[in-house]
Amino acid sequence: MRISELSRRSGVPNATIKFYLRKGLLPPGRATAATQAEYDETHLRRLRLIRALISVRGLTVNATREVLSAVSEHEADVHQVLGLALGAKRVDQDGEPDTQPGMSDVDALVARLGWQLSEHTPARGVIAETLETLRSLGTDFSWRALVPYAELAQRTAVLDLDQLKDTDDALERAERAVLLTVLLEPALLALRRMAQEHESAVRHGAIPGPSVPGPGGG
Amino acid sequence: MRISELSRRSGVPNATIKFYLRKGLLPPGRATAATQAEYDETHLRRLRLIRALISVRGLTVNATREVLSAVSEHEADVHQVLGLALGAKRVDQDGEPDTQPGMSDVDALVARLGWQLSEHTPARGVIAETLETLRSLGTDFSWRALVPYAELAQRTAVLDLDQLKDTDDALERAERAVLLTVLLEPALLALRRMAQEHESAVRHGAIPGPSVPGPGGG
DNA sequence: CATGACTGGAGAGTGGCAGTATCCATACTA
DNA sequence: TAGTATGGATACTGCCACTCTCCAGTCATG
Repeated sequence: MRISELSRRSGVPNATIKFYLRKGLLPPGRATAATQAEYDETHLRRLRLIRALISVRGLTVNATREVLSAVSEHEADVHQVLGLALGAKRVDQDGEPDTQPGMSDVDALVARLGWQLSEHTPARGVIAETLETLRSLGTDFSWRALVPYAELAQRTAVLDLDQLKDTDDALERAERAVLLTVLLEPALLALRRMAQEHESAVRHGAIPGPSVPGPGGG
Repeated sequence: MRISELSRRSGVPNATIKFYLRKGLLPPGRATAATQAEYDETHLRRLRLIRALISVRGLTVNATREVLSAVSEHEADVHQVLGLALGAKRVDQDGEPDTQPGMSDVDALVARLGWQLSEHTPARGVIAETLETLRSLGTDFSWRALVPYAELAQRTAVLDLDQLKDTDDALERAERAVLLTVLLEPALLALRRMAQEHESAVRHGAIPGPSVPGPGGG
């Protein structure tokens, strides 16, 4: 398949495909001549994934490339892929991330939860920054308030990994991990907002209904 | 307080404050003359909130304005504020949102959960879009798979609303709702990623540890 | 009243980024 | 051999979050 067919089948304009090739989002096709290359189904699938990450999730091109290169390089180690820089957070160039204010709170939180994480997971910085911002805004929100949220996040992670169980192929598994981790993020936040609206209405007395389904937690 | 002091106390450049005033993010000060206005502590607090929403959460200026105007207009009705267009999703101009593909799945999901929501909550569209994207990518992910996620989201919402219980002042309450809803979003996603990494390591056999804390769910 | 610093407001300019358009030498295709 | 398509490079567009510049009006001081 050449670039025009790739464009036709994906709905992505020719020029945009070239742009993604240039940016390293899409691996180059198998060159058959100086100005000719052959693309296959994996390119098509990759291209659709790129569009989803960029337009649905709203990732930047750079963040998308990092995610995808992680998928390609660590196909087998899904648990390595999952902790990646998926938030498109800007980095504070060459500064020790450990010196970031609020990071000790994150360490305390992680220790309390008993989580074993790689030291340089960018997610740590995100949490530190959030806590610091909340503090600067004058709230009394501390890392302890995050503990119950973290336990719910852990159950969410259990659901996530359960979704991966029935996939054997390494590449497919890694791609599915990305889909479930990254693409589901806006949906999960939307679910939270809807649940807030419902729960708020319930507490307001307007609507009868159980506050929390299932056992425990409440 | 005049604009320079506002700038000094918030750390936001003079020109940027003017920009926010022009864009309607920051309400104008009390005019004392044709070229003179007086700002107070609420402006300072609002300004810090704006910076947090834009730089920490990554909202666009327009999305931030919508959130803030909602806070101002519905100070008392927190449950109205919570369901808002916080995701900075682009809208498909003048199209009936009900005609969006996948929306019937969202209706089924909401019905299954027993949630009572306003009809035009933008969160519905986000979920529909996500489901549609996952379908177009060839996964077998249906709305039923979202049910357990939604139940966890509901517990998260319970935590969120609990955080608001001890606040009486309407404006403070609405602002706190925004903080917890919007500003916490990146942190919650980060918690999920960290939990995924931990859970994946546990399942991989590398680390001993309980899969899920607390009762139920597992 | 004169002078200079400051103010609010408006328009233009900047830099970054995603995507698009144009060229060009080359390569298939009729 | 003429016409179309390709890959690659470069330049351009449009959007957006600022940021700069200018201006008349205002205030503080002498």
